[in-house]
Amino acid sequence: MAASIVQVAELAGVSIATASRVISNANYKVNFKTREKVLAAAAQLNYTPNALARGMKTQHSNMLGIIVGDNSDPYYAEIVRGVEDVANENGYLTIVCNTDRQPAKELNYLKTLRDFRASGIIFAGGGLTEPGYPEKLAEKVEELTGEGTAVITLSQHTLNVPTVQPDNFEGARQMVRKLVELGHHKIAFVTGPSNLIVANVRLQGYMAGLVEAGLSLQPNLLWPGDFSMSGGQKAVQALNYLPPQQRPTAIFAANDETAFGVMVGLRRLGWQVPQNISVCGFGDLPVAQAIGPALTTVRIGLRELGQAGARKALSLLKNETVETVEISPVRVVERDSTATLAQTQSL
Amino acid sequence: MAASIVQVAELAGVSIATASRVISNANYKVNFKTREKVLAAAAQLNYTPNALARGMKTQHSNMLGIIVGDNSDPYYAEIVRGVEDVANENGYLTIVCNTDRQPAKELNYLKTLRDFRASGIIFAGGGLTEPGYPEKLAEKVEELTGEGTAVITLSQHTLNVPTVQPDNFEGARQMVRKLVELGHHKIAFVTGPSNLIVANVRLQGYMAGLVEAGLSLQPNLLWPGDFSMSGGQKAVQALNYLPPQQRPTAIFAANDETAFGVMVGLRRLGWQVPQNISVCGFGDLPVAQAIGPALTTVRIGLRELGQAGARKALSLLKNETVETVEISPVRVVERDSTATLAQTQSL
DNA sequence: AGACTTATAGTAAACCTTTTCTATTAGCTT
DNA sequence: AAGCTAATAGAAAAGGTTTACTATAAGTCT
Repeated sequence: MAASIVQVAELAGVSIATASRVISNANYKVNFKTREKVLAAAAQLNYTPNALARGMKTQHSNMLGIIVGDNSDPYYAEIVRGVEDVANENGYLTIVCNTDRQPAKELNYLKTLRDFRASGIIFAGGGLTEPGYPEKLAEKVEELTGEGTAVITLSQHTLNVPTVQPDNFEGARQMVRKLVELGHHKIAFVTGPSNLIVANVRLQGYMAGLVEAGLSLQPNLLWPGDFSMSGGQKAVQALNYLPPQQRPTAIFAANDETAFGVMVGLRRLGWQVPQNISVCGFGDLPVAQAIGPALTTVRIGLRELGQAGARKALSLLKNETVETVEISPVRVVERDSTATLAQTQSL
Repeated sequence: MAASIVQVAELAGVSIATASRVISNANYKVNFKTREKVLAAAAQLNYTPNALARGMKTQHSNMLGIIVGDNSDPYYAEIVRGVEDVANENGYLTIVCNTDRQPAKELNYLKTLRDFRASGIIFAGGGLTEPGYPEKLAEKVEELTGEGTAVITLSQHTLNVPTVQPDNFEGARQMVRKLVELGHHKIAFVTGPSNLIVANVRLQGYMAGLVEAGLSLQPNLLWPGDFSMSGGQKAVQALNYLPPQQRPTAIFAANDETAFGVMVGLRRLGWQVPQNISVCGFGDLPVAQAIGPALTTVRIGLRELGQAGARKALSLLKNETVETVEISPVRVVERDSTATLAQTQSL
C-alpha cells in the first residue's frame, strides 16, 4: 500500500540505487540536483523506507527486547522507561516482554525475539532458578549471541553475559551499617524469594553488615518473604511469636514492596513506625516517598539503570569493547520510617 | 548467521517451497515422510523463520505499537500490560512508545511505527490538544489507516477511529447490586454533570440496578452533583431535609471525587462511615485506597481495557467488523466504606 | 591527442520468505 | 490402453531494500 523506493525512483527518473543512496546512504555522493529530485519524489509519495526490508538486508532489525517480570510493577516500569529513552534516541524500537517469572514465557519470548532478529535483548530481572532452567536458558542465549544478538542483564543473573547491575550487596550492607549507626542491634530481615539471585545477594549484604558490626545472625530474625506486599504483611506476624526481649527494633525488608507490606502488618498489630519500630526497604520506588511515613530505603537509579543497559547493548552492537560487569552505585536514603534506638519504644 | 529455509531445504533434500510449506503453511498437504525430513532438518539447524522476511512477504509485521504518555505512570503501565497480554498470546510484539505528551515525540513515533509497518497502533491517553495538532495527527493517522494499519483509541480522543472505553453502565449497575446484596434498599445517587455522557451512562446503570432489584426510583434520593468534592459535600445536605424513614442507608457517588466530598460532608454532619451509612464511588483513583475508610468503588480495569484494545486492533486486522465504540469491563471493589444494612445504625 | 582521474549513475545480486503456477507420478475409470 | 484425477513436489516470481560492481561522461595531465 505504501510507496516503495521503486516508485520513488521512477517518479524522480533515476535508478533505484540512486534513490536508495539519497534516502539512506549518507556518505555516497550524489549530484545535488539529482538528490533534490529524489527527495521531492519521496515527499510527494509520502515515502518512508520499509524497516522490515531494510532490516532483512542489513541483518539489523533495530529492535531492543526488554525482558521483565511484569511491566506494571513499578520497579520494572522504571527500567523499561530508561531503555525506551535510549532506544528511541537511537531509532530503535523497544519491545516489552513480560514473563511473570515463568520459564515457559521467558523462553517463548526468546524465540519470538529471535524470529524477529531483535538486535538486542536486555534481561531486567534476576534469573529464574528452577532446576535445569539456567542451563537451558544459557544454551538459548548462546545461540543468540552466536548469531550476533547483543544480550545483557541488569542484575545478578544466572546468565554469563555483560551486565550492568545495582550494587545489591553493598546497598544491603550499608543499610545495616546505617541501622547500626542509629543504635539498632536487633535487626530483622525479610527475605525475597529464595530462588532469586538478587534476593540472595541482598541477604548476603545484610549478613556481611551484621558481621562487620560484630553482631551475630539470629535465625529467628530472618523472616521469609517473597518480594510482595502480602509477603511483608505475613512476615511481621513473627513478632507475635517472639518473646519481647528477642523482638527486633528494626526491620529491613529485601525490597520496597515488602517494606510496604511490613508497615501495613505493623499497623494492624498496633505498632507505630518509627515510634515503636524502624522499617526500611530496598529499591526506592517512586511511591516510597509518597507514603506515610516516607520510607527509608536503598535507592537504585532504575531509570538510569535501564538507560545504561540500553547503551551497553548498543555499544555491543557497534562491536565496541565493553566492561563485562558494570556496577551502578546505590545509596541509602534516610527518610521517616527509621529512628534511633534511643527514640524507639518497643512494644 | 541463523539458518535460512534454503539450508533447511537443502539438508532435507527437498525444494524450498516444500520446506516452507511444512514450516508455515498448515493446510497444504505434504507427504508424511517428507514433512518428517523437513522437520528434522529444521530442528537440527535450529531453524526459526525470519519474521522480517515473512513480514515483508505477507505485508504483516505482527507488531502492535502502544502510545502512552509515560509507561512508568501506573495508569499507562496497566494498559500496556493488558495490550502485551493479548499481543503475546497472538504472536504479536508490543512496542512501547512514550510521548511525554509532546506532539513532536508522538509524531516521531508514528513515523517510526510506519517505517516498521506496525500492524496496529493503540493510543492509550487522551488526545493532545495543542492548536492545529489534532488535525495534523488525524492526517497522519488517515495515511496509516489507508495503508492498512489498525488504529484505535482507549479513551475519548480527538481521533475518529474505533475505540474501547470502560463500561460505565455495567459498573454502576453492579455497584447497586452489591449494595442490595448488603441489604440496602434505600440507595441515594449523587449524579455527575448532566451534560457529560459518562455521567449519564452511570446514572442509567444506577437506575437499571434498582429496577433489577425490584426497587423503585425515589426522586428524592437522586441528588445532583458535578463530579467535584464540593459537589458531593453539598449533595449530602439533602439528609437534613429528609424525614428519617426516607433517609438512605447508602450513598452511591457518580465518581470517586464526589464520594470523597460525600464523606467529608457526612463527617461534618456527624455521620460515621460505614457505621451509620455506607458510601461508594466510581473510578478507583489511587487515593481511594489510601484514605480512611478505604473507599468501596468501581474499578476501571485498565489491564482489561488494554486487552480489549489489543483484541479490537487484531479484529480490525482480520477485517472483522468491529463496533466503533466498545466497552471494557469494570468491577466493584469492596473496601471499608460500605457495610451490611444489619451493621448500619442510621441516625 | 591519448591516457588517466573523478564524479556520478546504473545493473544486478542478495537478504529470506511465501505462493502461484507448473510438473510428475501413481492410481483409477471406462 | 487411453484418459482422467489426486497427491505431491518443484520452479520461479515477488516483496523492498542495500551495495559491490560496472559504466559513462567530463575534466585533467603529459
